[in-house]
Amino acid sequence: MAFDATPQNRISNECLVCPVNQCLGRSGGGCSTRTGFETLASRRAVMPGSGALYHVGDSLRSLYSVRAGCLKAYTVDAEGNERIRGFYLPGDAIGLDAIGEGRCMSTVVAVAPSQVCVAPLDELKPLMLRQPLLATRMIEQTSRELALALSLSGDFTADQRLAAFLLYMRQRLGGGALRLPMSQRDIGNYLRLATETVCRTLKSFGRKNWIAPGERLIRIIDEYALQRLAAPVGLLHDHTDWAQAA
Amino acid sequence: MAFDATPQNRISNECLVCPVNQCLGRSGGGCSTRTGFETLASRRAVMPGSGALYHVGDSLRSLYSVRAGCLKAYTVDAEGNERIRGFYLPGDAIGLDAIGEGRCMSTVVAVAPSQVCVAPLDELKPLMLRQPLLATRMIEQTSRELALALSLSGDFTADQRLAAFLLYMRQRLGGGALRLPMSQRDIGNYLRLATETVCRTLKSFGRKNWIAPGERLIRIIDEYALQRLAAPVGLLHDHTDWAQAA
DNA sequence: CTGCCGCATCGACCCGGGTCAAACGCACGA
DNA sequence: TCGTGCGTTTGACCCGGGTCGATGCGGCAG
Repeated sequence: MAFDATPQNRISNECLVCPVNQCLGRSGGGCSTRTGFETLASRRAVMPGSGALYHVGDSLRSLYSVRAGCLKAYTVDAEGNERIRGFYLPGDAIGLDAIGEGRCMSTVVAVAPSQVCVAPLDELKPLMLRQPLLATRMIEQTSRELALALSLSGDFTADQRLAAFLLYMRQRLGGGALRLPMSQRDIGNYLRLATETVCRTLKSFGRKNWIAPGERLIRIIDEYALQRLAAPVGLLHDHTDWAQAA
Repeated sequence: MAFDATPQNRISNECLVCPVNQCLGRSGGGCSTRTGFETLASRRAVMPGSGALYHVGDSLRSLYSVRAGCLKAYTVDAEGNERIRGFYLPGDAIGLDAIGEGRCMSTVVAVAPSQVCVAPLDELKPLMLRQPLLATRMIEQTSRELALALSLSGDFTADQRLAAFLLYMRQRLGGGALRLPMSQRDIGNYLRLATETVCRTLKSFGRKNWIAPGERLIRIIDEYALQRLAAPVGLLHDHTDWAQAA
């Protein structure tokens, strides 16, 4: 189970729970490199089909940081329907939305072979008190996640949602061709579209020559057309670093 | 411009930027009571129709905490359509979703006569470094806002959305009869429903004898029916305090 | 009082996208 | 090699709720 560093399955150099590592730049060696965080963050592999990182309703024990792969957070309503609340990509922190309530708001499983760093709250909390930078980064992450959720919560057409999603994934995953880690079913569930609609819309994009679709491997041809369509969603912005501005 | 402390227009005892005040319990006197925060948080009145607290795209200068009234955050798309991203009620912090980007993600105006505390970032940031509790509370607030946005981002029917909204507003505003601070137009915009649909649905609730609707003054009769309807949205949870669990 | 304006209300119509059913393609294990 | 199963694709149908237009209803200024 080795991970190569291709754009489609890269190992993130950014790790919320390894802020020192982050600040020092890419050491490449992982979380525990003479920073004093050795006991804090341990590595863990998560596979699709194997168990969940945590379940909805669990009391929050740890925060996680994605280093490779892709995970999804979902809830199950009374009728048994799954509802995907978000995807986590390399660099994302997992569990932030649980901090307000103290309980996990969703179940998190991998949709692709993934690696995460685990930061037990028992150790994270006292560390936060000594390391204000960590707290700042956590607020930033939560804030970004909030902005993302707010953007996608609008009532946009299937076209707009999907265009915004493709551009977002491309920005996050980088590289030329876009290999989506999750199924169209999951995409539709996340974007509140039927699987059929996702499929039809992708086909329609292809017919307009905006993308060249394989099933999960998508090459974006006319990025500008997608951007024009997705503009109302307002998902993409430049990154500024709040902590460094301080 | 005096504020009475009725449930419909109460002054919140909780203030994000006055954490010491919050921890000591209700001192009632406002933000600046011998806590060392006198210079940090100043009070400010905001009225509907008068200017905005901040505009979308502004660089973030201050965080705000609502003490009374109601404000809304909105963006305007290319076609000039307003899109309400959230309401802020007493106890809420304003500006958290801007921290990730460093720029305001929305324009914020009052929809009812309101009072806010203003916490300039210049003073808030260094304070965060000395006051870890403040950082923790900010994460909690952001996290709660995130959970709210995620809950409402599902694809629910008009019935479900409105029921969840009524119950949420009632929980937040407290008291017996519910006086909604915002117009039905704003509610519809926020919930992604046409104004007509909001109106029709409220009427339908009234016909089923679940609520007794005046235009903005609503008495909830059959709370259980609403809860049953709104259950899938999963908006209401008990509050646990992450900081105190540490 | 009267006109105006913004909000709420009501009815008629229509469309985007959900639902259902069926077929297809591919990966994987026996 | 053949199933078996999951994900994708396609077509036909339908409905919740958006849209449009008109009317009602205070609140406020002149």
